[in-house]
Amino acid sequence: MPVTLKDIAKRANVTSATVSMVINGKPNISQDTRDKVMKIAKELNYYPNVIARGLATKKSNALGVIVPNLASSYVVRILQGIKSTNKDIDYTVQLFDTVGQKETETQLFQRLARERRIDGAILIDPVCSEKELQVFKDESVPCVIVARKCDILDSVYVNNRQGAQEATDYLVDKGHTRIACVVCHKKNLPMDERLEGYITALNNRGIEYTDELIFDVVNNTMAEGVTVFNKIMQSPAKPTAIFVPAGDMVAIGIIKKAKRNGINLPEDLAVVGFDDLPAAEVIEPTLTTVRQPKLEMGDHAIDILIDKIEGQAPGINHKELFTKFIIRQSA
Amino acid sequence: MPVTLKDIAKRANVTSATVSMVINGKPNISQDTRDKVMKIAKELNYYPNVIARGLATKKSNALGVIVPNLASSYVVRILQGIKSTNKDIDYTVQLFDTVGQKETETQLFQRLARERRIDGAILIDPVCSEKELQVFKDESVPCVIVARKCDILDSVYVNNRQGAQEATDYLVDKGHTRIACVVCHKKNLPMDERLEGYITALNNRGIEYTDELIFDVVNNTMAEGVTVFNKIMQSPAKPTAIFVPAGDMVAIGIIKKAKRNGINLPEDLAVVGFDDLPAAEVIEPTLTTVRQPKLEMGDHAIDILIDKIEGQAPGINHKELFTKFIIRQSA
DNA sequence: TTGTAGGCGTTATCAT
DNA sequence: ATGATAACGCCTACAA
Repeated sequence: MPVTLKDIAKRANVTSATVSMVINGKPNISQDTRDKVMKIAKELNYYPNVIARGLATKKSNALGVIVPNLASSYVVRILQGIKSTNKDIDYTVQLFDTVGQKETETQLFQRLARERRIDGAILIDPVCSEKELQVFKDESVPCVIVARKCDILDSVYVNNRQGAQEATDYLVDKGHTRIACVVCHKKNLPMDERLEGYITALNNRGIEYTDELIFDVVNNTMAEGVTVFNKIMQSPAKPTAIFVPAGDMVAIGIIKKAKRNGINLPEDLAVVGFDDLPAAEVIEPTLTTVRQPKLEMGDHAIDILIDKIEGQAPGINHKELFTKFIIRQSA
Repeated sequence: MPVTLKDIAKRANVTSATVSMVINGKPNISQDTRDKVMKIAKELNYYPNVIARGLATKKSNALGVIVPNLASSYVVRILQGIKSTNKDIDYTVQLFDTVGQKETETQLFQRLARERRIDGAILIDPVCSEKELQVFKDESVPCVIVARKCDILDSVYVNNRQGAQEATDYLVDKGHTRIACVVCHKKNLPMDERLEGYITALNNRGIEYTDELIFDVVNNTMAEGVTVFNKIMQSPAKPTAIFVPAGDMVAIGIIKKAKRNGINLPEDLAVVGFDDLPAAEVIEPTLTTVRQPKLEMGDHAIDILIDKIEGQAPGINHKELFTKFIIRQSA
């Protein structure tokens, strides 16, 4: 049987109310009883029952992190940011994922918003519409959206347009004028913004945009990179550089296939990725890429969330972060 | 204000006890009231308060997963296994990590075992002694250890010896007799078992073991691989193959440095890693390695844990899994 | 400074 | 088949 407040109270000849106040460091308790109670609590190895406490205070001291997919190192990195910043904060992190579950994302949100299991939520890259996020507002469960802009809730996201523009600028600076662009229109990846950044850069430099140089891919995998490489090389526009907003894994697939075809990188072909996954440093030549500030996103998300839970940060907060262009060998 | 049993009870002209029984599908309720209650519950969008339920049932329907480090893709993969198997099961996963926290691992275990926050725990690769794990037994919180054998609690682990032996055998089959071995004696990695497997394989094939061919590394990183490569090449024993129980990242560092030094792989030097991280397929030549069954470990861990929580699986259960030798290009 | 009493939302054991 | 009632362990007025 676990030790309860009552057990301590009995031994200390006080009531459990007093013990509770001591445990929670409330004022107006004599030093004597304070000492006595603490001593007994220690002896008995007392830990408060967090469930009971949660019921009484209407606060679970837990927060939910809902991720689309634990297989994505991008998502895991954000999670890391959340966890490491959370170390100074006393909230338990409950992890939920939305792929391959019996519940849909929407059902999960409904449930989490109403079950009173968590004091707040961080949603990483949710696919649903803003309407389905409304439930968090309705139930006043503080909630921060990560990796996606959101009008009705707090959000943390990166400026994709600028990241893409910077990368394209760099390639133009290197003398490239026929720059292919590989995109991935999956789910709600902010691919349009990246594409716009690419186009803006071309326009600014007086290079004509042609959709002959735009290629599509359905997933961010090496295999897709290999496949799309063939298409790119068959294109009449013969690009000398490839910018891959679709993601690093596609870029790596492209590099692999190019090397197999005897192409010298970056001399004959420059490749720039997007994300800066760990694999970017493994492939040879190492991958020049647009780094997303993943840790920082997690960081900011939890900061905002805690502020919201503790009653600071009124209104809707948005935090825009910026990518960092990482120059390595592939371009 | 969230909807409670009482609200439903009032509208349905029954008591909250009855509503509770309906919600939980208990028998001995007339179909009429059952329908009536369910209808109102749906209308009001009722979700049970899991905290209150937890207090009443003394069950949180949550389990804790304690990981050493979210930065390790090895750990994340086990976590994935846990999550995906858990999808059929109705337990919330609470995530804790032990690096860079203000609490020590031991303190965390104490707390989790006593706070009644979780119904059970999965500990991935804990570093502490068995004595510190005792608290879970004392508090009768079911607990499964992953990636490490444990005498006093359930555990899931792999046979490292056999994996290492198989890898070494393969290299001997390929004609190598001077096979370097790079180990990493960090924390409680089962490095000794791997080393034993290596030695056993050599003995079986009549190859003399020499510690001139054993090299040490302190972390599983590319940088360490680069460093240790230099040491290996300066060794008088001039190995023609390198087996890297220390892990894939070290093996990848070795490959990178070897290529930079103009060595042909696998012709002039064969390299075999350990783990099968995603990066193993990125490096060129792709890395031949000993795959740890990470997903399966997570799988089995949660299966055992749930059985324990639900009262099956008496005694201490152990599950030994086996590595799989993955032949790629580097050997 | 401490005790009393009520409540948090649910479940469970009795009666009826 | 349903209703009272008492837990579950903790917190928090309010009273003393």
